[in-house]
Amino acid sequence: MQKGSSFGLRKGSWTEEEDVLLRSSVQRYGEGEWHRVPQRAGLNRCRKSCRLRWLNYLKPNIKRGKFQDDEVDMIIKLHKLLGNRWSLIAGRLPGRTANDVKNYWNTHLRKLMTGQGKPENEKPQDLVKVEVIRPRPRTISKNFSSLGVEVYRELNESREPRVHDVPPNRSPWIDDDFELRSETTEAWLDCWSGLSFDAESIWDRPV
DNA sequence: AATCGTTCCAACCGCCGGAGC
DNA sequence: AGCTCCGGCGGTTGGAACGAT
Repeated sequence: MQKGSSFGLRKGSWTEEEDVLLRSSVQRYGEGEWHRVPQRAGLNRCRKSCRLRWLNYLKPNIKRGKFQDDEVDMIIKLHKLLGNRWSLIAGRLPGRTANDVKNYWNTHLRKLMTGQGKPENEKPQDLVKVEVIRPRPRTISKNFSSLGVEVYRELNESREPRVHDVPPNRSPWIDDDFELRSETTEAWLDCWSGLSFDAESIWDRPV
């Protein structure tokens, strides 16, 4: 997928040589400071391109190849719950990237789940209507820990639990980023009860 | 073997929120 | 308050690979 370059920066497919340079740079300096990476690595690429290449392809432990049945099941269930929050879904699939999940959904599951090509009476009826609130924080705020407890306390004092109810002392990821509301509590509970993994374990995502 | 249509997926793009000034 | 920079996200693109005819 070779494309032209703008302002002298290379675009398109990465070469093996570029991969080696990027990998060694990240191994030496660590992840982050992506604006410095092109210079450090001696790459004629923009910071975004470097970051994407690392996260989607070069990062260790990335799982490649066909999605297993349990992974597909997880994607379907989590998509039902989260919508197109690919990074969150990928966070529950070890070794899979958000790009992988998104691509898999778009090529394999979207038509399936939206019932395209099926008779009306065979279209899925059990999709939970989820309101995904945007925008959402992507970094953890400094005063997060107290905020999370406050939110939890507030929610527990209300009569109607919401999807983003959060137990205290859970990970910032779920506290800060899990901004969803389902139509009803029942829909939310149905969603979790249908999952094939221990729903409680989702709170233990490493930060 | 050649052509055409479809699928796959790596990479780009535009946008957003947070942080710092 | 407003601006800029940065990291990060989801949507989209388009070339490669594959299958059907």
